[in-house]
Amino acid sequence: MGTPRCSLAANISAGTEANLSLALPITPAFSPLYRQIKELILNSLRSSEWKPGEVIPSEIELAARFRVSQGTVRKAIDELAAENLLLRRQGKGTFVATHAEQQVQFRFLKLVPDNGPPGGEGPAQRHIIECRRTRASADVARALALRTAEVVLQIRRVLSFAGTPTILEHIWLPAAPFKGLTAERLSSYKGPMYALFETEFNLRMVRAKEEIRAESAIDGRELLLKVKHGTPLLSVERVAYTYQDEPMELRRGYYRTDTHHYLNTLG
Amino acid sequence: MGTPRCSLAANISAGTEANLSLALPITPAFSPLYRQIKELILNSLRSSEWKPGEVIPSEIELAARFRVSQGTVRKAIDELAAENLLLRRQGKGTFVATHAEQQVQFRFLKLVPDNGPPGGEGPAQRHIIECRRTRASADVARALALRTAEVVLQIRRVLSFAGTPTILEHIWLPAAPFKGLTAERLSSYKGPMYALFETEFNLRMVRAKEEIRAESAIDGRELLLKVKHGTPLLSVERVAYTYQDEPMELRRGYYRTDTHHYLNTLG
DNA sequence: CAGTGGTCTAGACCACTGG
DNA sequence: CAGTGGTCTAGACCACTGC
Repeated sequence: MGTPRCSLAANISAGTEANLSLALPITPAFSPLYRQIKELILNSLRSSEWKPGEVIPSEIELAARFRVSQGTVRKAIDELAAENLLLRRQGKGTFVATHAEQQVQFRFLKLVPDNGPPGGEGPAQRHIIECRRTRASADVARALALRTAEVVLQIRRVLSFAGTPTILEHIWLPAAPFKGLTAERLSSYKGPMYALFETEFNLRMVRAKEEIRAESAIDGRELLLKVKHGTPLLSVERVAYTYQDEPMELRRGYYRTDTHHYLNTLG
Repeated sequence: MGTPRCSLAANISAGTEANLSLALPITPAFSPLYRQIKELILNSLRSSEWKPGEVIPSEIELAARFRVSQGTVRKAIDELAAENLLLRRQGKGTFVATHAEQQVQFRFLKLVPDNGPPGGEGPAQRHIIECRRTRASADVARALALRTAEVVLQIRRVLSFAGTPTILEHIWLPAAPFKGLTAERLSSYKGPMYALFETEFNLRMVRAKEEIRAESAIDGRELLLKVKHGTPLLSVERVAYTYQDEPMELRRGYYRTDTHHYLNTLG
C-alpha cells in the first residue's frame, strides 16, 4: 500500500530482538496480518455483533474498517468459512453460520439410514423424557470444565425414524447459561436443538468431538429403544464447544445400528 | 496480464450464447482457471509424474509451464493441500503426500487409547493370519466396483497394542492391481500397509468412507480378539479410493472398545 | 546466499443476486 | 443496474531452509 499504515497489534517480528532469553520457541510468535484480522472478526462473532443467520459487512467495508486490503480480509474470511463459522454466498454476502439450516444438521448427526440418502426419511420425531436440574458427577463436571456438584441440566430424549426409536440421548448442560430451559420449551420447539440454543440462549456450538464405543443395551436402555436386552449399541459421547472453545454440552448417545450406521469420511 | 494469453481449455463462459436450448443447468459449466490448473496437476499425480514423497516443481516453474500467474498456481495447490494430496513446506517446496509419514497414520486409523495421546503406545504389532486369492461375493464386488466372482485377494490380520489383540481386519483387494502380493511380503514390511501399496504397487489411497456399527463378537472373532463370546465390538467397514476415485480396497474391521475408542471431530 | 513458500497490496474484470 | 463475492494478475517484500 502506498500510504503508511498503523499496525493492528504489536507484531512480534518487528525488531530483530537481542533474544538473550533462551529463545524458547513456544510458538513461532509470528502472526500474519490476515490472522489478526481473523481474530478481530472472531471477536465480533463472540461478542454477538453479528448473530447466526445475519450478514456481516462486505469485504470492502471490513477492509476499510481494519485499514487493510480487501485481499487480506478475504483470506481471513476464507479460513473462517473453511471452519464453518461463516458462509459465503456469491452476490449476496457473507453470513454467520447457523444450525437453523438443513445442510448443517448432518455435520453433527452422522447416523444415516442403511438405504437411501442422509435424512431421506425426513426429520426425526423427538420425544423428551425428562429435563431436570441435578448436580454434576465427577466425569460430567470434568467434561464441561465445571466443579463437581455444580448444578447442571440433565435432559433425556429419544429420537425415532419412521416410528422406530433409534437414538437415546442423555444431555448435560451447565445450568447458568441455560437458565430457563424446560422440557416444555424443548418439546414445543420445531427445529434442531442447537438452533434453539442459538435463538434462546445466544450460544452457538461450533465444534465437537465424539468418542465412539460399542456397548450392550442394559440398564433400561433396551426398553426405551425397544431392543432385546444385551443388543449391541453404538455409544457416542460428544462434547460440543462454543466460539470461545468452552465446552458447553456433554451428550451421551446410544444408537441402534440395525437399520442405520454412523457415516464418517476420511480425507 | 499485459500480454494476451492462450486459454487452457475451451472456457464455456466465453460468449453470451443464444441459449435457445432449455438451459439445463446440469452444472454451472464455468470452471475458473485455477481449477483447470488443479486438474492438470492432478493428472500429473495420477500419471505418477511425481511420486509420493517427492517434490513437485516450484510454483514459479509451474506458473511458467501453464502460462498463468504464480497466484493462480498457488490457489490450485492450496486446494490440493487442503485435500491432503499435497504437502507444503515453507522454504523447502511442495511434496506429494505419502502414507509413509507418522502424522498421516491417524487420519485413517481413528482408534485411540482411552488414556494418553493417539499412538502413545507406539506402533501396533501386526499379525497376518492369511492372504489368499478368492472370488468376490456380491457385496464385496459391489463395494469394489467389480463383477461378482472376479478374483480378489483376501487378507485377514490382527493388530495388537501392548500385547493385547485389539483390531481384527478382513481386507479385500482387486487381484489385478495387487498382483504378487503375498502374506510373506505383508509380514516382512515395516510400516503402514498403505505405504507398501504406494511403493510396491504404485497405488495411493487418498480418500475413504467408513460405516460404523455395533456388533457382537461371534463366528470366531471372539477367539482372535480374545474376548468373551457376544462382547460388543465396533464394526468399521471402510472403502478406500485412489486419485481417480476408484474404490481400491474394502476393509471390515472389528475393534475392541474396552480400552480404546474411535475418535471423531466434527467441525 | 539463493531458492522456496507465505504475505500483502492494488487494480481490473467476471459471475451472481436482487431490486 | 448497483452491490456482493470470485478470479486473475503483477510486483514487492517477508519467513524459512539448506548450502
